[in-house]
Amino acid sequence: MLTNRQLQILQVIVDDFVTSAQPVGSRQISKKDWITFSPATIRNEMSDLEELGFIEKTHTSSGRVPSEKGYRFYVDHLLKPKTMSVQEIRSIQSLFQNQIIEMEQVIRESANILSELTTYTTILLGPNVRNHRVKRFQIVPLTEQTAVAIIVTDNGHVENQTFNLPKGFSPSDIEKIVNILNDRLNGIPLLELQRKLELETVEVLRQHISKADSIISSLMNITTFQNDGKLYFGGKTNMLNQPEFHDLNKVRMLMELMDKENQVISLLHPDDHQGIHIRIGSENNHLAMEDCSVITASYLIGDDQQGSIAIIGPTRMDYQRVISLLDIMRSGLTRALSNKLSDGF
Amino acid sequence: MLTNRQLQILQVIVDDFVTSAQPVGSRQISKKDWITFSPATIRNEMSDLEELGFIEKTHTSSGRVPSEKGYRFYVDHLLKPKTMSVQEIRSIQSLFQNQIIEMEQVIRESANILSELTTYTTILLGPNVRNHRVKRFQIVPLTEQTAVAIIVTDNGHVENQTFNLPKGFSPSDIEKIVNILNDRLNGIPLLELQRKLELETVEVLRQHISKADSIISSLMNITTFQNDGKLYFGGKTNMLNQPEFHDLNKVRMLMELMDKENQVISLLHPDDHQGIHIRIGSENNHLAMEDCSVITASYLIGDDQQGSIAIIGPTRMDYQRVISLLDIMRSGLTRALSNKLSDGF
DNA sequence: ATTAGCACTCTATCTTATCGAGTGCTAACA
DNA sequence: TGTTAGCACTCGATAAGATAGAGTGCTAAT
Repeated sequence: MLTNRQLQILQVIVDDFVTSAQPVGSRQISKKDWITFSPATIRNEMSDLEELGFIEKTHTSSGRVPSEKGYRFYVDHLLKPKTMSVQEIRSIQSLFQNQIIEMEQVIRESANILSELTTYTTILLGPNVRNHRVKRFQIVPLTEQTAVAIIVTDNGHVENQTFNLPKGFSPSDIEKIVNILNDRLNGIPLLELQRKLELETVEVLRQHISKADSIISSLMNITTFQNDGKLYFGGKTNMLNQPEFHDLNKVRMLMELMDKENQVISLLHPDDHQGIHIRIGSENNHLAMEDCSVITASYLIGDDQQGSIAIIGPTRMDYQRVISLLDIMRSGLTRALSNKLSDGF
Repeated sequence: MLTNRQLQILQVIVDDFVTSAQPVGSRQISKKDWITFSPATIRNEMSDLEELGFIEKTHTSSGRVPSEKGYRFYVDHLLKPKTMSVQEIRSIQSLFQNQIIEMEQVIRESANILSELTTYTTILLGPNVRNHRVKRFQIVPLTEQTAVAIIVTDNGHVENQTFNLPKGFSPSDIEKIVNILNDRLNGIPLLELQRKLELETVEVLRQHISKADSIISSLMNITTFQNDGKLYFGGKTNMLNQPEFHDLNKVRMLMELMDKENQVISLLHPDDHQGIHIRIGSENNHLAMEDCSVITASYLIGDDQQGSIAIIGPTRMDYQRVISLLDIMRSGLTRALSNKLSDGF
C-alpha cells in the first residue's frame, strides 16, 4: 500500500506530465505549495515509486514519467471528477436542443464537438441496425429485370438494395411478395430477419409465386446486414498535434489503424457492459496504440439498442476532463435519441 | 525551343528523379547507354535548362531536380503512353466482371485497387444524385407523429428522411399525397424536384389535403439534396510512405485537407470538361498540395451523369503509369456502370 | 526521519573536422 | 565551333568532441 506522501507525489507527477509532456523532476514537485517536504525526500519516495513500477525514468538522470501501471492506479484511485465549465456544458447541450435534425446529424456533430473540446480524436459507433425492427417492406421495380428492395425500420432507418428480377416477372407477383413479407415480418428485428424468412415465408412464397427460388435467394442476400453500427470520426488529425506523435512511424501506424473499420471497432469493444471504460497503452492490445489510451462510454437508444463513444488520446491524456465530457455526452445522447424515438422527434 | 539534346536530358532527369527521389547529377545522366555525350556537356546543357526554368538545384552544388515548369513540360510534351502489364490490366478488369455487386461497391473497390496499383492516394467522386430521376415516391408512417419519406431514383438510389407529421393526420391523407406526388413527379431529375414541387403540386396538395402547409414545408426540406456526389478514398495513408512527406507538418496539412469534403471536391474540379487533367504542385492552389500533383479523369454513367477519379501523389509522380491506369479505370467504370443501368445489371 | 551537499550521469546543443558528390569555369582538343 | 578533360570550389551529411544544465543517488549532517 502506498503512503499518503507517495500518493501525493504520484498525483503531481501524473498531473504535471499530462500538461507539460516533460519528465517531472523532484525540484519541480517540491515547488507546488501544498508539497511541504524537500526535493531530497521526494527523490527517495520517487525511488520507491519507481521500484513499485508506478513511474519510470526516460534515462538515468531524467525526471520521472508515469508508467502504464501508474496511469492505471491514477485512474482507478486518484481520479476525482472535475466540474466542467458552464460554457462547455452548454456547448454540448445546445447540440441536443434543436429538435429537427436527424439522428445521424446529431451523432456526427457530437463527434466533432467532443474532438474540439478534448483536442483528441473521437469515434462514435452508431446504433447497430440489426436491433431495429421491420416496419415496412417494399419493392420498387426499376427496369424489366431489376428492382430495389427497401426495408424501413421502426425508428426510421432505411435499408435498400438493388437486385435482379427473374425474366417475365410480373408486377402482380411483386405485389404478392410484398404483401406476404409485410404480413409475416412486421416487428421482427433485422437480426432475426433471415432466420424468420427461411422458416416462415419461404414455403408460402413457393406456393404463391412462380420462380420463387430466384427471388428467395435475392431476399437472403438483401437481409444480410453489417455486424456493427456505422463509425463516425471527429478530429482524426488531432493526434498529429500531440508531441508523442512527432514520430512519423507512429503516425503512419495510427492512421492506418483508423482507416480499418473492423480494427477500430475491436478497439471500442462495443459489447462491453455499461459504464465508462479506460484502456491504457498496451491494454489496447495493438502496437499502433502503445502510446494511446482509449476511453469508451455507451449510450442507449430506446431499450436495447446501444452505441459507443470513444476518445482516443495519448496515454498522457487529461483523464478527468475526458471522463467528465464523455459522461455529459453519453447522457445527452441517450436522452436526445430516445426522445426522438418516442416523441417522434 | 529546346534542342533535341536538352529534351533527352530533361527526360532523363524527370524519369530518374521520379524513381529515385534524389537530385540527378551529370555523371548519372551520362551513364545511360543512349546518352552519348560527356558529363561536362551535360552540365552545360543543364545550366541552360536551369536558366530556362525547367530544372532546379536543391543547393549550390547539388544535382538537378525538375521544377514545376519542368514537370509541366514533361507531361505536355515528353510523355509517351506506357503499356501496362497484362496482369495489372486484368486486376482492374476483374473488378467489372462480377455482375452482381452494387454500384457503390464497384466504386469503393475501384478506389482501393487504384491506390494499390499506384501506391498513391485515390479519390473517387461518385455520381451526383441530383441528376437521377424520380422513380417512386413513398411515405411510411412510423409513429403518430413521424414518418419516413422515401424517394427511389431511376437507377436504384434511395433517398430518405424522417419528418414530423401534423397532429391528426390520417393514413388516407398520406396515401393521397403519395399518389399526387407520384403522379406529377415521375421522371423528374432530383435537381429540379424542388422547383417542380413548388410550381405544380403545392396548389393541388392544398386543395386536397388539410394541414397541407406543414407537409409542404417538410417536403421542401426533404427535397434539398447535397450539391455533390459522395467521396470514396483509397490508400489515404499511402502518402506517408513518400519521402517528400517525411515532414510532419506537410503530413498534417495534407491529412487535414483530406478530411474536409468541400476542399477535396474543389481539388477535383469535377465540373471540368472530359479527358484527363493534370494539376502540378501550386497549380492546385492549395498550400497543403504544394508538393503534390493531382490527376483527374471523368467517367460517365448513362448520358449526363458523371463522376471523377483522382489520383493524388507527390509531384515526383509516375505520370505515365498513373495516366494509363486512370484511362483503363475510367473506361472500365463508364462501361460497367452504364451497363448496370441499361441491362439491369 | 528528513534534508543539504555533492559527485555523477545523461541529454541536448553547439562547434569543428572530414568526406564526397556535384558544379562551374578554363583550357585543351577535334 | 562544339565537345571534353581537369580542377578548384561549394555545400550537405556525418561523425567527433566540448560544454551546459537538469536531475539523480548517495552520504553525512540535522
